[in-house]
Amino acid sequence: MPKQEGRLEVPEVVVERLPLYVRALKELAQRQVEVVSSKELGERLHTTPAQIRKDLSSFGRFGKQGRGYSVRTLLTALQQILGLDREWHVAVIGVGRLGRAIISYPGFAPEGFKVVAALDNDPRQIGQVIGGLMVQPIEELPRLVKEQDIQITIVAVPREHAQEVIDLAVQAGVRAILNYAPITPRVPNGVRVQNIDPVLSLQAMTYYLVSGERRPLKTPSGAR
Amino acid sequence: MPKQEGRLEVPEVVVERLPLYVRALKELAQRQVEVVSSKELGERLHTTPAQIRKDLSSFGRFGKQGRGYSVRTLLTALQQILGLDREWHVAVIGVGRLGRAIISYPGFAPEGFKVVAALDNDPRQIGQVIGGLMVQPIEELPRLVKEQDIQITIVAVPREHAQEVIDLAVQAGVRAILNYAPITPRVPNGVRVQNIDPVLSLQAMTYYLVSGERRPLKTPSGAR
DNA sequence: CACTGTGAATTGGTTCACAGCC
DNA sequence: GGCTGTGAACCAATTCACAGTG
Repeated sequence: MPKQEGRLEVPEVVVERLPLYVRALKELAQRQVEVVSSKELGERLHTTPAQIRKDLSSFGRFGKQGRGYSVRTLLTALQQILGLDREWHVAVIGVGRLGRAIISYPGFAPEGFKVVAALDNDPRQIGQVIGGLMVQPIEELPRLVKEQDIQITIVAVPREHAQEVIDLAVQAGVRAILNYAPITPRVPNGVRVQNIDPVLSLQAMTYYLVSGERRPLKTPSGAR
Repeated sequence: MPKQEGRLEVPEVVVERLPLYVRALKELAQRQVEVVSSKELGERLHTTPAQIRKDLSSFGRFGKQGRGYSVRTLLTALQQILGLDREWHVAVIGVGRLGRAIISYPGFAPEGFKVVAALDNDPRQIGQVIGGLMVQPIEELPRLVKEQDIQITIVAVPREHAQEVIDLAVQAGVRAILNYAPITPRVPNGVRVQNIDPVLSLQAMTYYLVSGERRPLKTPSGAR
């Protein structure tokens, strides 16, 4: 049985590593470094040179033999591949402490992620201004998505409301969701979800803490 | 060459899934569900029954043929395996907006993660009380780790300071670090790191958004 | 009879090793 | 000479399929 249709299916693990490369390359660019080898990049990211070369080879031939990769060229290429050469409009749903921290986080804008809307369902929050945005009722989501050209939603509501909020976002046409609520959301095909749950991360580490009590462990750096 | 020493090396991917099972089981337990099959659990978590059975089989035989798994029994077993049957003491370093949101996050305590210390290097922050904790200067970390029996550190400082703060934590004897700063930290063997960087998560999703413009995609739910 | 637990089969991902090139 | 790009070899993870069992 053939794979699904003719396109160069790049494995998801590879796609998830590309942003890491971008981050490292940006740092190098800022330090005026012009060329980097897969070996050097690998050392920075605690991965192997072969892995990096393999990953990149799924998208093209960016390097120069005997020399390495031009930082600028590779960076530009990866940004284009990842769609980072444009601005993305983001809505944040839920303006509790976490939502507020997200809205005010200065790390999004320089990467092209612009928070253009803040929503909540709590009447006491609605109308407040956070990070220059007036908090809107959740019912406004479909309109905002359309008018503000929102492609990404960040969900920072309590667990009980997360699935319904995600359903609404999907309904409104959003196809990428960054979910901070501790659930495994159900979404239709074609919608991407990334979940961030610090409790899960902690719980995976405690496994090694307790088993490390028995014997020492090596140090695989929990991805990313 | 043998693997490293005689123990039942459980792959890291498996360990990272266990907390997901715990989360789902807790929810079932709360709803008074007594028995669950790998099929049902798989549906909740968007994974296959075989995967769940395989994962669990690395740790023991928890199920009953023809019936499934006792929710309570399996939950207890997994909690013990992950070391969740005790209380873990956590220090939060960095009390900016994110650090404050973390300290006040009500999701940690019920899972046995108790934030017992808050630290910062900004003199204006030191002495303030956040979530019942007085903010201490970073220099106090070694003392606090010892006196408060801290095993885990959450790093929520700006990028520029993250590596040094992590070095200090390691120096102080911490062997598990949850890092929110956008860096790939360098840590010695035996120290676990989990990184949380929403920008990386967003960047992985935009890849699919732009490639999806060309043709529709299936929906693998970005892990967890 | 409906499920688990698990070897075997398969699929997927990583690493090796080297030809080719700058 | 030093590095990339890439098939081939290897290793890891997932899925299959079925024997075993409450």
